[in-house]
Amino acid sequence: MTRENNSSGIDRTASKKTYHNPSEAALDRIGGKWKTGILCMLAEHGELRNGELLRRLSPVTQKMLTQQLKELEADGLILRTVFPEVPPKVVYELTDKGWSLQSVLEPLCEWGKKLLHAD
Amino acid sequence: MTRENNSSGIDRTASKKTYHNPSEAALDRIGGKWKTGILCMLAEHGELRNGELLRRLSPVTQKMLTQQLKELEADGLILRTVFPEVPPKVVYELTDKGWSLQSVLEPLCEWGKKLLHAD
DNA sequence: CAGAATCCTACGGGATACTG
DNA sequence: CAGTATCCCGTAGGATTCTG
Repeated sequence: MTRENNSSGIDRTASKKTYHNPSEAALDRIGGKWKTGILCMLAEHGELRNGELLRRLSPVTQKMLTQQLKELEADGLILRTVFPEVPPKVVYELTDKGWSLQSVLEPLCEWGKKLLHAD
Repeated sequence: MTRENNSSGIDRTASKKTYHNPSEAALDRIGGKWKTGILCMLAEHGELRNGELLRRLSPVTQKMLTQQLKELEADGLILRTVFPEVPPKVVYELTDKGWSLQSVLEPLCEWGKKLLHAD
């Protein structure tokens, strides 16, 4: 089993974006189309494999899932663990930093529910 | 003075997007590049005019500001009030629905601050 | 003062096929 | 099983100019 700090190949610390508001920086991390879904699933079910996420987040595509997972990993929000087996096995789980996002995701979801309910 | 329910010309209620997560619906409302900034400014200072927002949110352009304001108004988050004077005067302020977003924006900003502080 | 009208481009996101 | 590798497209976002 191999646990790396960052196997995504993306260096988020090097990107020097200029944020005009703290919330922009936050949205930059969770703004991807499937990111909140991924984070919610991992918060709800703990460790999940690629295939499980693929099913639970249907109709997400493999490409998009992989891409969003990489970014979340690069931002230190999730941990990717590879089991050197055949066939391959990879699990994803929230890091402490990822868990700290619950304080943001919960209000966000609650507010979103009201929206969908209002129609 | 003219107060209209929706003078933006955008009908958000007609757009039938399919959200796979409540938070997606929420992000759809506040995800615009300058929206959180606008909402924060209005929450902090109350009524603000176009020019004031333009300055406080610099380097936002007039086009982007207008566009984001229209969408926020179409979503019922802000109220646009026109004073029929010469020269023209327009003020923007939060609606009740807009104020309800504070429960989302606050955690979002707090989390964002930690990010910017961590570097 | 507060915008409307154009034009343009980068990139987020998707469909499809291939691989260790 | 868990991904790459390509190709492709719509649109969010920006620069610039004009208007009541």
